[in-house]
Amino acid sequence: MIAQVALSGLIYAIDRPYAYQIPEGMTVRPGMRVMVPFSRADRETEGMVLELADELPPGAESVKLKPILAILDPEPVMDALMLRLAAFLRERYFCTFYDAIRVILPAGVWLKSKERYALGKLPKDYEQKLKDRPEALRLLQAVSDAGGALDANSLFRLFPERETFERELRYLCQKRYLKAHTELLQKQSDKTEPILQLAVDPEQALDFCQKKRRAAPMQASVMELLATVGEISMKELSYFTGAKTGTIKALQRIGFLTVTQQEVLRRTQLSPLEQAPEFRLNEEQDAVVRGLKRDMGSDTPGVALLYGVTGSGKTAVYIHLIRHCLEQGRSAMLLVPEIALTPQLLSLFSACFPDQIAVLHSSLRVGERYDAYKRIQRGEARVVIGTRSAVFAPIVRPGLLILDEEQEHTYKSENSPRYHAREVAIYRGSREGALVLLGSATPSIETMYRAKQGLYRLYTLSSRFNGMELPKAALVDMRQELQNGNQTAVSGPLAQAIRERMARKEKTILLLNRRGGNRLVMCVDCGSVPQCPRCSVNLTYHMANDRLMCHYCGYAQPMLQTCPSCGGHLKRVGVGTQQLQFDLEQMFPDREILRMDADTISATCPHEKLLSRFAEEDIPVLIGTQMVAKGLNFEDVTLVGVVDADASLYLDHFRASETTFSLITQVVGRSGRGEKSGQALIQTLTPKNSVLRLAAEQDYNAFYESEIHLREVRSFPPFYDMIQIGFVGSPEEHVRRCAQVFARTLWQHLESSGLNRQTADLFGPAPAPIVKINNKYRYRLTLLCKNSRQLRQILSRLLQSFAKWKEAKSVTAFVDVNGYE
DNA sequence: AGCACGCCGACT
DNA sequence: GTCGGCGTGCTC
Repeated sequence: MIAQVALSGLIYAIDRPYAYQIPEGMTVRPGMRVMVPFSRADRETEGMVLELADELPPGAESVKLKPILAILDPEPVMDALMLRLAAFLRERYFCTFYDAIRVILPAGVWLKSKERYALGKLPKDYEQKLKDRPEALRLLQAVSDAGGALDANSLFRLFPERETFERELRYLCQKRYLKAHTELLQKQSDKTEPILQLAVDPEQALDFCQKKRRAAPMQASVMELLATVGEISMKELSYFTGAKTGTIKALQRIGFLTVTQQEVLRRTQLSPLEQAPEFRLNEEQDAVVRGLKRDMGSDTPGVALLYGVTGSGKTAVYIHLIRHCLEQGRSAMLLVPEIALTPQLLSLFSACFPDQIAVLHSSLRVGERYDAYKRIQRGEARVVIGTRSAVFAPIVRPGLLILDEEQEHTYKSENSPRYHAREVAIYRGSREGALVLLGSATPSIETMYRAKQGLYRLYTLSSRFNGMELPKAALVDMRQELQNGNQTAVSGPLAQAIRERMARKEKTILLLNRRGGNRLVMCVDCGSVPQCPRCSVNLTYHMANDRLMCHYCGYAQPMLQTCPSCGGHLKRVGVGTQQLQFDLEQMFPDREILRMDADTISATCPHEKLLSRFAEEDIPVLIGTQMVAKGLNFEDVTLVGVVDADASLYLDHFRASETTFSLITQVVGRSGRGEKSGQALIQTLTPKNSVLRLAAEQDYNAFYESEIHLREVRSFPPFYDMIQIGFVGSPEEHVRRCAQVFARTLWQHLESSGLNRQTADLFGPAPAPIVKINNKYRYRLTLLCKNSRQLRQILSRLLQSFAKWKEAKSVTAFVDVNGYE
């Protein structure tokens, strides 16, 4: 018998099934992982059995098959459907089998490999032979001291100069003085975070600061911070002070602080509502539910779009459909863009479907995730709620796959495999006979187009469930404000409206689609902006720690006092959430202004804490990044402000309008969810812009009509697919050259397969929006063309041969279809 | 001769 | 991606 095996650790160019002989007496089934010898040195490699065959595959008749060495799973970890899904991902997103398998299986099933070194044949005179290699001798000594075998981690703990000893280790293995062996262990699942605690009195700590201010300034500033806060996570500490582990170790050694490992907080403790609310459907909702139930009953249920204005009760429809699905003995899946933003939804669902819910998202601990996975696989949890990767959950007999807010970018993966959860859901739906339901108040242009074409069935909810009117939204002209001499980020009308809410004890949400404080630092004399030394981006000023930081690679340096190129004065420009908070605090000195963005959220202060403070305490204003736009329901919020609507509108991407329209619509919908009606103010420098006007009027249909027209004129999706081929590497000239040659070769292939400039358009090579990240340069080609099987074949072959080009040695290529970057 | 280093190419 | 093979060129 022969097994076709997908191997781990392969590059795309040589990724294909490899045939192995199954030794006598070994029982292997597809979906099991195995160890096999691979390549000239027969190194032990992990693989997944894809299928079994009696005969050698064509083309492999002449080779002598190597045997499978060992079986890693007593039972298959993937069934036939999952293996087929992996093949789909590979074909569709240009990744390797193992990349696909890794995204399908939960982290808990992976095995951790541990390299062990055992003494081999040592000749009598080995000490003489190694007399010029003292490090090698020390390594051998260490291994024999440990009883003849030692694992790599322990070795490197003994010899911290990693590079030297790695080389010596290689040398010893080559000489057969040592034998390397990989050991497989079940992956550990505890995820903890180091927390630093003050181990002395605060006075003692401050005293230490005084004395060491000169000699050890970093230690002093760490102690100063700890003296005030008592304990802090390592992550936060290094953010505020820039301290490295060396400093911490030193302080730990002299007994001034202790480090403990604390478990990272569970993000998704389900706290069900006391009582499951009974959703009585209105006439419109009832008609939609009846239609969708009929669709679910079909053998080929296909895809449906539920287009429902904000507050029209899409959730009620979901709940009725999921209940129906369970009654039919099938399971259901609900995907959401971001789990942290849906605590209310989770409480609701866990009350409606007690003990049936499994939650899957990326910040679950490995063990938790694995447990949820098992509950789903065994059919114990029949309602799965999760983010993007939950689309791979092993649900039993799925009847309904829902993507809520289907237009959200978070459904698209930006790493290989660069899949879109919507596409995967549609694939699974058609294979497993489940209805795919896409829900949104502002559907993506592609989805609405397909619905209008009849490819998806379209269901509409046009009235707000509680009969409330949509909030009134108005644009505020910020040019006028500038002329009036207003330098702050808050316009007169917005300030006035906030003041009115404060007087009425109502609340305000402000959206600012940016992070950080005063964003840029610019020299007033020469106009230059300090840049990251590793990436081609401007450094961002962070007010909280007074440092300049790079958002791409994490580089940080203390704030500069003078311009590095001319010695001139540096000035901070642009507005971020921190600056906005500052401005508002100046404006309303006696009131608290709450800020929610990536910087104020941490393990010790999660989303939920901030949100419940805003809901329960007397805090009149919440400001935040796009997080505040989505899914929050606070009854007494009657005003929403979009501080800088232009920030996302003029991005260099064909989806900029769609994204901005959707964001504004969502945040406007946060206003007036309770008894009182809401208002929204949208600040912009371009009040004539039609996207903003239509967003203010909440007129999706008009926006769709104008946008679909533009898409058609420009051959953008949904009319053509936008396929980007990215090249990353260095030196820059190499990368550009690779892209050029690739483009030329691609055109030849396109033309010889009958595609011409009418049906395919190729642009570039162009530098990516950020040319340099971490000292690697990025160029890309953009192909506008139908994403057909034939096209994918051409691209796949070209990518495989590309890896063999000489000039491509230091360059890697990847393909992204209809991406968001 | 002995070996470090870099490039090539194969991988069932 | 990884490793062995093989050439080059340097040192004892």
